[in-house]
Parts: sequence; C-alpha cells; structure tokens
Amino acid sequence: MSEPAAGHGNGNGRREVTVTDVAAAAKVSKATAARALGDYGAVSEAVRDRVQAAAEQLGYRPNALARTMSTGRSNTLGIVVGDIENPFFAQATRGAADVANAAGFDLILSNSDEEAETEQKAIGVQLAKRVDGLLVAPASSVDTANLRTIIDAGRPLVLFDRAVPELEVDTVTADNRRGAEQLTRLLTGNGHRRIAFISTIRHSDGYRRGDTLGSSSVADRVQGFVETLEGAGVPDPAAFVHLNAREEGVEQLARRLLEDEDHGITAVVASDSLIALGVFRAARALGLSIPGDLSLVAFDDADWTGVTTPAVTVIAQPIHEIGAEAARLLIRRIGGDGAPPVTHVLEQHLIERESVARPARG
Amino acid sequence: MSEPAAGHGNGNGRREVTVTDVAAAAKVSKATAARALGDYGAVSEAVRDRVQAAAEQLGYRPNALARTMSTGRSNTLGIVVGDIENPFFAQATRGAADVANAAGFDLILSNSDEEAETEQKAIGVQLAKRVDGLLVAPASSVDTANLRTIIDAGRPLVLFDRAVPELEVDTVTADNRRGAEQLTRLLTGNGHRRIAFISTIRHSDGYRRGDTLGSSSVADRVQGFVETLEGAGVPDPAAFVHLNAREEGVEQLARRLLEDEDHGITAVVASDSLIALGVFRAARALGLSIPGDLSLVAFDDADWTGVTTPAVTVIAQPIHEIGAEAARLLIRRIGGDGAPPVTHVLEQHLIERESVARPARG
DNA sequence: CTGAAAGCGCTAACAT
DNA sequence: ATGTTAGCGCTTTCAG
Repeated sequence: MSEPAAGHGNGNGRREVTVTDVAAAAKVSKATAARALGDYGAVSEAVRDRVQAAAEQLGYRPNALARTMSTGRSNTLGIVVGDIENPFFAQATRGAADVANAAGFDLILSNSDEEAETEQKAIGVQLAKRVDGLLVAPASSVDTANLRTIIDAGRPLVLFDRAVPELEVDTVTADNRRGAEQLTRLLTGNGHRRIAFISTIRHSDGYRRGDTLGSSSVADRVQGFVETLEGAGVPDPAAFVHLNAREEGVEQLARRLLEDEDHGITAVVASDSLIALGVFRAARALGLSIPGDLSLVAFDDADWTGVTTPAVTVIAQPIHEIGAEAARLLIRRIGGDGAPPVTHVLEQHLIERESVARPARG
Repeated sequence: MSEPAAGHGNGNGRREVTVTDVAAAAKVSKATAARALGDYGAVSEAVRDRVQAAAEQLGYRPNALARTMSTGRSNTLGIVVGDIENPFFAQATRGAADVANAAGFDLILSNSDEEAETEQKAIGVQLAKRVDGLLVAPASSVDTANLRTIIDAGRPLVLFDRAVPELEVDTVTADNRRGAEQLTRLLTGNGHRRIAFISTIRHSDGYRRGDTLGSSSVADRVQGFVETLEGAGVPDPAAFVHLNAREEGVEQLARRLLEDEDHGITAVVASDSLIALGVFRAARALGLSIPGDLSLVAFDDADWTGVTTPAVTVIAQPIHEIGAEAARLLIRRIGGDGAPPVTHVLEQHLIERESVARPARG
C-alpha cells in the first residue's frame, strides 16, 4: 500500500510537514505557529520556543510558494540574458545575484539567445512564476513588445547593458560611445586610417550611417567609432563597420578583410573579446604579426587578454557593477520607489597593453 | 484613493486577472475555464475558443505558483554551482538549461562559492521554492550533510562534476583520472620528471598520498597524476602536488615554484584554465619561455588556449554534455524512474598543441 | 498574546 | 461536457 497522499497534489511520496503539523505538535493554533515560524505578529517567547522546537523536531520547511500566494511577494528576481556562457553575462549575473542574495532575493535565470521569440517565452515564464521584478538585457533595443508585457503585468523592470530609449524604465549601461572613442582615437593617434570595426550583431545589410542597430550598446560603439574616424578626417567611415560577423564566422570575416588588398586594413576594433579571439586567429593563420602588421583593440578585459603575445589593449567595463547596480535599482523599485526612471551610465576605462603600433604601410 | 486591494496580498497595485475573471467573462464555470486554459480535462471546442478569447482579451496570465500549489509540481529545477563566472559552470549550466527548457522546466540558479554554508543556504532556498529536483556540483565530496537535506526532503538530486561516493544518487562526471594520466604521460614521455600539479582546491596542509580531497574531480586528477609519475619511476610524486593555490595566489605560487632551484620544475599540469593563466603569467614575469624552459598542460579547452603563444595543450571535457546529461537524469527521476542510481563518467580528450617540449636540463 | 476563519489562484474529485 | 466543492500551505483580518 502506498502512503495515502493527503488530498491531491504533492507528486512526491512523503507528505511535507506544514504549519498545521507544527501547530498541532506545539499545541497552539495554526495562526500562532505561523507567526512564530514566519517571524511576524506577536508571540510570547515561551510559545515561540515551543513552536520552533516542534518545527525543528518535525523537520519543518516553509513552503515559499504558499507564502507568496498569500503575500503576493516571491522575493525572487528574474534575469534574462543573451547567453550565460558569454563571460559578460556570467559576470553581470553574478553581480546581480550577489546584490539580490544580500537583500534576501533569489534569481531565476533565462537565456534569450538574443532571439526575440525565446526572450518572450522566458519573460512569460518569469511572469508566471510571479517574480517580483525583472532584470533584462533586451535582445532588441527597438522591438519593445516583449518588454511591454512586463510593464503591462505591472512588474518592475530594469534594463542592463542595452537601453531602450522608447521605454521609461531604469537602465544601467556603460559609456560605450566614449569607450569606442578612446579605442579608436588610440588607433588614429598612432597613424591608422583604415580601421575595421567588427561586431556579431545581426544587421540586414551593409552598415550605413544612421542605420538603427538592434543593440544600443553596439550602436553606441559604432557611433563613437564612426565619429572619431570622421574627426580624424577619414572619408566614409561607415564603410569600415562590419556587422553580422556570426553569420560568416568571425575568423572567416577577419581573414577576408585582412587578406584583401582593397580593404588595406591596418587595425581592428573588436566589439567584444570573442571577436578579438577570432581576429587573433585570423592574423595568425595569415601569418600577420600583431602589432607589426595589424593593430588590435577590443572591448572587455577578458582574463586572457593579458597573456597573449602581444597582450591586447582593451576597454574594460565594470561588468559586475552593471549587474549589481541593475539589481539595486530593481530592488528599490520593488520596495515601492515611485521616482521617475533613471539611467545610469557607468564609465569604462582603457587598459593599454601591447597590441597597438604604428602601421607599417600608409 | 488607492485601488482596493482585493483581499490581502498582491503588493503590486493592479489586480491580476484570474481564472475566475476569465470564467465570468466567458460565462462558464471556473472549472471549465481552468480546463480550457490549462489544457487538461475535456472541453468542447466552442467553449474553449470562447474562454481563450476572453483570456486574451483580459490579458490573463496563469499563476504558476498557484498551479504548483495544487499539483505539487513546479516544473522547475534548481542548480547550484560553485560560481557562475567560472566558464566551466557557465557551460554546464547552459547545457542543463537547454535540456530543462526543452522538457518544459525552468532553472533557479544559485552560487555556492564552494562554501558549505552558502551551499546549504542555497539548497534551503531551492527546497522552499519547491523545485522538482536539484542539480548540484557539491562544494564538498566528503561532507554530505547539505546533500542529505535534499534527499530527506524527498527531492530527486543529481550530482555533476563531483561525485560523493557515500551517497546513492545519480552522478555525472568526467574521467578525470584518465585525463590526468594522459596529460602526465605526455609530459613524462617527453622526458619530464619534475612536474608540478597545481590546483586551487582547499586543503589543510601539504598534500600527502592518500589524503582525502574536498572535490572528487580534483582527487581523481591528483590520483592520475601521482600514479603516472609513479609508473614513470619518479620518487615521491605526492611532493609535486600543490593545492590551496588560491590562498597564495596562483601566479605567486607558480613563481615561487619556478624560481626556486630546489624544485627544478620543468613542467606543470594546471588543474583548470584559470590556473593555466596564472602559470602563463608567472612564466612570462620570470622570462621563462614556454615550452623551451617550461612545458605547460591544462584541464579545460578554454577558448583562449588556442591563441596564446604557444597554444596550450589541454584535456577537453564535454562540459555542456555534463550539464545536459545531469539534467536528463534528473528529469527522468522526477518523472518517477525508480531504477537504482547510475554514475555516468564521460570521456575527456587530449588536444595537443604547442606547449610541450623536452626539458632543456635534466 | 492567541485563536478562528477567510482567502490567495489554481486543480481535482465528484457530481450531474 | 460542464458545474460544484474542497483543498494545496500560508498569511491576515477580526475577535477575544
């Protein structure tokens, strides 16, 4: 005979110990037991001790779901990132998790794969689980439908890494425009004029000035890049912007760019560390020396960038802090802060290493 | 006047749309509406359409928590890893997430920081949230108290990366013993005799043969290392095992080892890619060339290991698959599979690159 | 300070 | 096929 599963529910064999059980054991009412256990209301010390002893003895574990049902608060944040394997998101998630835990919140994680549809599904799940608020690095800075469902559900939302200008929500980003400017200026300052900017962001066609990009952070980088080149008197800087690199493969694209005399590229700005890796591989395959034949700079101070030959000059972003600050803002909103939305733009900083030199030719 | 919050609960202003609302709008009973919405039981097509239209119209979102309350199933897995920033865990988590999602489960993520106490807290939270089962890379392979609370709670548990022999639970690991053997044999085959093994695992004192280590995977690596050295006739191989590297700092420890004539180290086996990075830095700081002055091999085919000069010879683990397989096993258990626990040991494979040569001296 | 009772949103018997 | 009712475990009035 199997245990008579109390009522329905509880797929699992063993019945869970509930407040009712504890109350009975401690010979108090359910309400009193709950008060003692949940640490609210007023309970005499004697009773509290008795209840807690009983709870301990029975192995009572509060059911957070039931608690959420009555209080409406889950003490849980949702976070949706492009891909947790991407070191950027891993770090940001960690930053958020640390702040969340410190404030008594847990985290439900979802990957969007930078795909609107997957993102929507993820948001749906989080909402269904009644998270108290959401942290999201939106797959698109222009398509706002997904994010609106969060707002419509009345849940606080904070964006990180990418802004969505059209939405009035708290946002934490880094100053990518200025970062790109620093990187590019370093290159032009060394005499480079034909500099490629490479990103994996999806884009329908060749980039043209003024095109709207799916990610505001990449858009800002491109802007900083283009403007700096322009300031240096380089004609048609937009032609040096190469997007969609995932489609062809970063290494492949880089090879094509570097091989081809037409391009005459002497330096590249990699929009993240994975791209830098691809460029590194391409240069190596082509027998090009860095920085002799090619200068390379990149976004994100990935741990390995200091250990290659040459070490890579990068813009470091305060990634942890981006996640942490986003979580702080979210928790504040959950706490009921009704102030108008804020946008925090964190500073990036340049780490000069060995991958930049004056171009051999030109 | 603020909205009259229906009953208690629901911290948020707006009242959520419930089945009851939808039922009323569609002019059917709550039960029928629920059946149509939840896609169970039998509902006539006409009614189903009507209900779904009403739901759509009202913006109904199911409350997964309430559903869990009645069914006892949350369709959620918990995963607790050492640190999501560690690429190993990020990849394994992604593998698990993919399998979980495909099967309709979500993931709650916690970091243990490899700390028993933090791990315990994380497990407590997951249990309170009534996850259907847990995936854990245990902070300790010997202290089983934390894991037992999961088993006592009657929740399925599967271990990954690290085994806990004392516990009868499904486990997925890689064949670290053999991996270490391959790496070490490659070194001894090249004539190395004084090879250091470096790990950050905590250990009270200097390593001695037969010591129990906190992580079974490191323990297995050490075993493979020591036995291979022994087989090659190296006296006192245990003396070449250096643990606790985090305390001193990997780079610092490596420097000390490489500088000191007493050690006369000609090669090192790094227990993970972060350690390899530290060794790389140390060698560089000391002006030692790899592989001329020092051979280096490591666990984990981190993306950058192919791009350093020289590229690093590594043992690649099927990290994704470790997470994915663990999730599969867990889901099977949740499904009620009562078969005796299994242990899956996945194969690692050697990727030879350029960081190994015969030692200059010796 | 303690107890009784209602309710959170949903599902599952049990009718009809 | 549909409706009625009870119940999941907890919190929260409301009385006493």
